[in-house]
Amino acid sequence: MREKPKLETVAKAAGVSTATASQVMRGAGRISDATRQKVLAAAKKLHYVRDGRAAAMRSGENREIGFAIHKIANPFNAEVISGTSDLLETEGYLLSVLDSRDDLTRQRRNLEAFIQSSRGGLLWVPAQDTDETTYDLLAAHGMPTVTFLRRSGKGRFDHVGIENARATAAATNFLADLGHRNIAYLGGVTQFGVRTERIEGYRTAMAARQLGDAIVWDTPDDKMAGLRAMMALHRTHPEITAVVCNGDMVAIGACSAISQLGLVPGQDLSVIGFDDVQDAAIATPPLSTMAVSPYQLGRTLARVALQRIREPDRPTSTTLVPAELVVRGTTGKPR
Amino acid sequence: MREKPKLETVAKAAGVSTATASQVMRGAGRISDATRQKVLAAAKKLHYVRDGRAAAMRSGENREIGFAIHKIANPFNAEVISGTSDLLETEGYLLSVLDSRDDLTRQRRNLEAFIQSSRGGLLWVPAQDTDETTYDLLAAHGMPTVTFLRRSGKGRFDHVGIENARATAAATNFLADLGHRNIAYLGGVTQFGVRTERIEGYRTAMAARQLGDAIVWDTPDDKMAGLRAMMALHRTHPEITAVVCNGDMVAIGACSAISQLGLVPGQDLSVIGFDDVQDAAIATPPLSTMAVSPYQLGRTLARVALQRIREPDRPTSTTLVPAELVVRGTTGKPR
DNA sequence: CAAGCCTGATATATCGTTATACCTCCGTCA
DNA sequence: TGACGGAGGTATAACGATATATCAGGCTTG
Repeated sequence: MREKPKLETVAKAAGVSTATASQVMRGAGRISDATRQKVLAAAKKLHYVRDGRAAAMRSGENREIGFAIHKIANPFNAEVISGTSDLLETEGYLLSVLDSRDDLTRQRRNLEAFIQSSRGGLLWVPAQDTDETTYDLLAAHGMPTVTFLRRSGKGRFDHVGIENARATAAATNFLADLGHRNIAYLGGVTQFGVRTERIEGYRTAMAARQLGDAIVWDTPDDKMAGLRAMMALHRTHPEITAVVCNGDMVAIGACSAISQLGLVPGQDLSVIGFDDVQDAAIATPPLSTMAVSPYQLGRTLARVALQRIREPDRPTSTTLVPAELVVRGTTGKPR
Repeated sequence: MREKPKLETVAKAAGVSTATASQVMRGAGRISDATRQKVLAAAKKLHYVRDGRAAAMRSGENREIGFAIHKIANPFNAEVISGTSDLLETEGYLLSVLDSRDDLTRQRRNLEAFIQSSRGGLLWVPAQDTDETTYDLLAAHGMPTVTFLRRSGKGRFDHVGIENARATAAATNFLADLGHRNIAYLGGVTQFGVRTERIEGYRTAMAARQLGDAIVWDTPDDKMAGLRAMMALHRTHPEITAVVCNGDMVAIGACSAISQLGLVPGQDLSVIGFDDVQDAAIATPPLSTMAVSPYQLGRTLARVALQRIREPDRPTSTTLVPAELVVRGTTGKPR
């Protein structure tokens, strides 16, 4: 197999200069139709593809965008990624995903490699306990960055997130309206605004309605953890009749726990999730939840990123998307 | 904010040539300790990071590897990605994921951009109905490529997959040993070896044991589809007492259907999944399944890719990983 | 008919590194 | 003492594309 053809090869074959060939390849400049055809034909025959790296290096353009996320495996995240890449693709960008799995070492390595490769922009859900120096790193290199869901970095970056407090307040009020008084909050991890804001909404509602004591129970965001947490919560606080969860995975896990305890979700214990992942509607019983459209969220994220890339000097923005109560089978009047 | 420092800036600050600075930065060549320290100090003070693109362009090295996959959202895939990136990271590579969502246009776009960016290697689960020209594209550019799960490309690429036929045969035999005679096969999409091989194992076992007719029912690989398919299957073939599924997602969906029909999975209808995703153990009832360790599979994939990158001329290899029966709550004797 | 002006194409420098060859000391050894 | 060799550094040409300035002609235009 012969060597990879370069622009020079193509130019020679077409009998023109590399400058001309270059212009033809990217459809720029003033080139006659005849020459254009010649070059294109030669390129096709030689199976030429331009070296994006070299091009990007010279022109400074870069149409690759990275999405550094804390957990690819989370279905909500996967949906977001779909939305983001759909929009970016129509604008001619390529999205590649880096998974940190909430591990700081891994995140650091990913981001450093990312900066070295001089990509066009970064969408970023910071890992838990991300150090301020990591934010500095990105800021220092002028990387167009949008943080997502988890907010930090002293307002140096654009941010896209969810109206968390309002949503959990709505969820809590809904349960209160059904007659529940002992409502707990289940799930979430420390440090980030997501949990803080959601708990704040919950507490505010609990206080405003003069319900029982606010009870917050931490747990990571997956089904297994949710299951265990619900078990423990029920054991220590048997008076609780309803639970607002930090995410659908936790909520579904909690429902499994309730079933395993011989109780019925929605009758003996009400559960509200957050996100409305695809599984939520299919779960047995189907999960009541605060729905945000991850796909739309992903598109919003992409839109913000494009703005930043196109106008690097615009002031940083914050976009918060509302969540909406979807009532399914896991909520009901208390016994 | 001043311009991004380049090697030249660092070299000047340290009072050496760029050649020397370059050698220091990548720890190569013969440099005295004194000079080394000077350069490192200068680099640190200026917050220098080397431009990976330029370096890769000159040296030809490339430590970025892509994983083009048909569906990020599938938890099995997410686990595989974890395994792959863990191993690659320890070898100093960076893994970025491209999601084609089984869409040919999207896949083509991804792969073309990928080739342009001259990455170091590609791990690839081809999208459904992938055209032979797409395989040609990769082969023509000499991109080190390993296909995963779905096999094709006329043996031009290394391949890592699963011992599908043997596994489904084992599953079918297990159900037969329990006393089932009317066993159906549920799920899978056309074209690829995965489904063909699995069905072959099922058919072989059915024939060998002289059981009822082999019944194969197609459906995409997600819970919702599995639910609907099981509903339809039960309506048209009420005699069936056990189902071998093409994947855990389908199996879990099928169990939901069984529950919704007022029946009990494992008692009225037995179900065996494939993959053993994390959800399988948590599902209610917990799912019996053919377990492959996606994490280990991911590591194997990484290992094969590294071999290919290091010895580009070695003959192509095929690695098949066995699956193992895990009995949980969704299988039992027929009524 | 000279001056000006498009149109189509080209020569050349440049992006930020690294590979290669070469150079200068200085010590060693016959 | 002169040849040799290794250690430490440097000059320079790549890598493969694009930006920029420039050029050769043909066509207007006063």
